[in-house]
Amino acid sequence: MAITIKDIAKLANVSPATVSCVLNKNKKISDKTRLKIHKIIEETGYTPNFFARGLANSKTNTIAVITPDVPCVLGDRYFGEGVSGIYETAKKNNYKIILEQANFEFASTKRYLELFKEHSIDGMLYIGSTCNDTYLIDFVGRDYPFLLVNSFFENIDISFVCMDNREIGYDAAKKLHSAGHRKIAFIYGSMNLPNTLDQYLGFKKFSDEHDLRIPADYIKSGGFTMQGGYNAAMELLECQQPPTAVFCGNDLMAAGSLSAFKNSGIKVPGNIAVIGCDNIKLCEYSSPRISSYEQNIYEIASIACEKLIEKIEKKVDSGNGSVLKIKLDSKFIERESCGLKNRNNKRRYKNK
Amino acid sequence: MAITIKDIAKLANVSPATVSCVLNKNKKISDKTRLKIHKIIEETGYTPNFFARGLANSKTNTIAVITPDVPCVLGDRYFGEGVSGIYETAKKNNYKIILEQANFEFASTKRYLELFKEHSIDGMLYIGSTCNDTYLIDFVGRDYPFLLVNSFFENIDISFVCMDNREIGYDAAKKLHSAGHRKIAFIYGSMNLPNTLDQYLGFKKFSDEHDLRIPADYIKSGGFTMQGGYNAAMELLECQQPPTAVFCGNDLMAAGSLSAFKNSGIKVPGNIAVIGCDNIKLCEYSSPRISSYEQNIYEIASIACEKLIEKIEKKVDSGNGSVLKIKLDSKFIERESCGLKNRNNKRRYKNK
DNA sequence: AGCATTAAGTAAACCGGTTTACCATTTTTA
DNA sequence: TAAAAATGGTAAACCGGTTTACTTAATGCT
Repeated sequence: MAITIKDIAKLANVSPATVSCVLNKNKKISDKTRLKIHKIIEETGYTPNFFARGLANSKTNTIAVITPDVPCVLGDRYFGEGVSGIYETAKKNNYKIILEQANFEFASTKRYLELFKEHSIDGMLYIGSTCNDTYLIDFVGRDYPFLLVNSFFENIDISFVCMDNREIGYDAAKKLHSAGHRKIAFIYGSMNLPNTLDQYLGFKKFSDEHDLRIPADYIKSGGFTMQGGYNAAMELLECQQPPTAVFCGNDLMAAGSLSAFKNSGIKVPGNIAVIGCDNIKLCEYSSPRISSYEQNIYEIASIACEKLIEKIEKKVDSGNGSVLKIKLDSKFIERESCGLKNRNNKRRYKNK
Repeated sequence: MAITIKDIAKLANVSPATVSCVLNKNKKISDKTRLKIHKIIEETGYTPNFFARGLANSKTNTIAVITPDVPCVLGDRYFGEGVSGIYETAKKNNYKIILEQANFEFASTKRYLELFKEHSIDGMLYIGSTCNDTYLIDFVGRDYPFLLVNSFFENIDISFVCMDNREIGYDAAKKLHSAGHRKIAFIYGSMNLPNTLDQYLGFKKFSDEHDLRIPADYIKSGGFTMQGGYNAAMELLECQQPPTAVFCGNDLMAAGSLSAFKNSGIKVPGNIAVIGCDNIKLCEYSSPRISSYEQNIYEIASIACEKLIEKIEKKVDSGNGSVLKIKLDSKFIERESCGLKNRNNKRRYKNK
């Protein structure tokens, strides 16, 4: 049987209370007794029982990290880096993390609430939520420490830390417009994601403001994959009036469109300008190198984790207005693919 | 205050014991009472306290996953996929996982033992251990369920599930030898890793058996990186008698050596044959495509997790001889880089 | 009918800590 | 020197479940 606090107490000729006080540095215990107890703990290799402690304390120092239910989710760079950002920030602040998949059972049994109710966690972070995950509305009104990582809900009051993708969409259109482009296409990832939707809304806002009248067939789905980007780009080339610029919702699709254009003998940025998003390593290696918006999920996740811990520890006011909505600005990394640098744009106006 | 089992008992006019029996499907409770209790639980949203349960049960259903202490560890494909393999297998078997970094504190405070002693976990998996982590010798003799994932110790009796890298090293040399090569080099990752060492030992075993007399400067360090592979390959070319074939400890180094050879005007596989290891996606995309040995860390980790759970649940005998040493065979994926397919190897014998 | 089972439920001990309220000394203060 | 305060320590309640041994009532068997 494992060794308990009572055993230590007996060996030291003191009460369990005294041992507990020594362990938790709580109270005035004489150096003599303290050292004696420490020595005995050392010798016996005693470690306080995790559950007994948790039961008595009701603080868990544990954060649940919810990930989407896809195979090998951490093998995906995005989630791997995101979870690492949380993991490492949590550790720094003396928190553990446990992982949970947001699978059907998770939603249907309301496991996300149970985890709080059973007191096994102090807080929860959700990375990779989609527009469909409306069951999360259950969190509204309850003041469980909960935060979305790089996602959000438009009409539901749930805290989040997220890149400002509307701004990105707006800025991409603006940059291309100011380079002389008037026919600008958008290859998006998945309208199921609030961030994609946001990119679209920003993109649309700019084009509406400047009366660009983007035709419907300039808006293509690319499914976040290289192949999807390739296909979408091919379709764009078959429009009656092909675009002279395209903004892609992520860099993989941008890379895919690049090969589509290359295969079709179309020069980038000469004939078509391309801007991607995420600023992954590939942007540096591709030819031409891809201009992109930085989205460092590791950092976003770190910030989210910090904010969550602030919430848990009530450093932030936890009144009714404690819903935290943080949108982070992205940085534009300019490279060749968008042709902003050398503006010999005459050719572009040909098919105007 | 949170709602407890006593509240439920009171509301249902039964004892807490009865509620507990219903919850755990333990005993004969009449349908009538059972349904009544279920209804009340439903209405009140009661969830049993995690710590109280843990304290009473002493089963945690939690596995600790230890990762190296490097920044953004899960952003690394290897660890991301590995942890996912564990995570998903654990989930299937109704286990949680918690993450722990193997940092200085972890080793110096013997946290790896504490976690067991404090009963917060049932088992532990360590992914990414190196030859330096000899403190793990503490596990020898204790029968804590502990397993190394794709690593091992040569002289310490610790359970592991690992790719058989000695076999890989041996087989790579053999394949290149049987294609006619006699001057075979080895670019290794890091001799700090048992797997690298194993590759080397296998490689050496074959070359010794066949009296190849590999000179010392055919064995180069590449640090697992593309750049490292590039540099090592460049150095190989400057040997008095450059090799006609090279086995690389991973595919990144193989890719690096490929560019080194291309830049030096040396044809692969025409002038030099190359074999990599890990069979990452890049192997398919590079030119020439890289022959490689499959190392699916997701699967290795899954198997390790299953074995660990068997250990925990004593499905495996846990006598004194319960140390589990599993070496998995790898599959060779043949592509162009090693030139086995078309054996017009005459040129190679020129500088013999 | 009479005895043996079985069914349904419970009291109380237990898991292993933390914490509060209190006691007995010793030291300080006025 | 008496009263007040500080020091060092402890008994016992408590956290919220699970489980064992036991009671009582109902049912089965011959």
